[in-house]
Amino acid sequence: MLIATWNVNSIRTRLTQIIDWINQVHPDVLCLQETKVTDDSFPCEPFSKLGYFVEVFGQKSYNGVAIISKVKPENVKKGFYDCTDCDQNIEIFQNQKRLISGEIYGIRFINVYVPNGSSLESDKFEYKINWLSCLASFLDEQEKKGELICLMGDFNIAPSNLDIHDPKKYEGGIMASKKERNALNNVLKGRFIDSFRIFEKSTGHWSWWDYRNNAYELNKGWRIDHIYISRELSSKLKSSVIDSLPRGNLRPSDHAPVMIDLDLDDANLDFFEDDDNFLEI
DNA sequence: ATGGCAGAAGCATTCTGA
Repeated sequence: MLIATWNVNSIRTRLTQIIDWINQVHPDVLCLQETKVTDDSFPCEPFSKLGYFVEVFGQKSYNGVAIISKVKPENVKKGFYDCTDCDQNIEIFQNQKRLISGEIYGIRFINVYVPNGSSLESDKFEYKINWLSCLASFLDEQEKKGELICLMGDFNIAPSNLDIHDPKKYEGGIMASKKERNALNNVLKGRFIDSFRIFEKSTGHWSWWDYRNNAYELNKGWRIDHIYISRELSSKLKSSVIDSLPRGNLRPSDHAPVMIDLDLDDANLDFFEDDDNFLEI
């Protein structure tokens, strides 16, 4: 089962590229970030025509997340909820649409667009750290429910210096600071694995290249888009790849799709024997 | 130190991103 995440930087501008990519790859679940449209303006039809369900949580111009799935996600939730132990005021985070989750194949897929943070001195940086703190307590609650989790999206953090093309230049700065890495580790708490690092231990693998300075052609990138899975799912993980080719498209997103192949056994798929859970095409 | 490139809003230019 193919599970993918892609920051598309505007669903409307990238629509034909996304449809082309789906027709080539046929992902089972595709999580999108930076859709940049309100829910009533999201172009659902091109996806439903291909047999996909669409769940959206968007806003005008900025942010916005969506789940595209071959089977209908259950118990879809938008934004943070049940964060009882969170020391943050959750209300602050509700107007930026950065998180949507739903249950598919017995797994809760949590699609996140983590704030960029701008620079370490910025108010936006504090917002980023606080948002990650809230995400940590959100996951604590999910863990209490005993849910299997796939936490994926644009994290705007390079987990280690292996994930930066020029660590000497960028270490300690935005997306590569100790504060951000500590905040990310506090989210993961050792309960998730970075699916990409199960198979690939070396540097030189990027999911984002700046639009500026010919970064893609020079392969000067960062690995900031991630798929984290519950430890209990690690034995199901068959592969993990970054498809950098769409970054070479005309008018591309600055991010590439990241995907994994999960081999789910019959126990996980029992739910889908109920015909009501399939889309009529 | 700064800009560079791209998208949205909206019509000149600003805001945001990473």
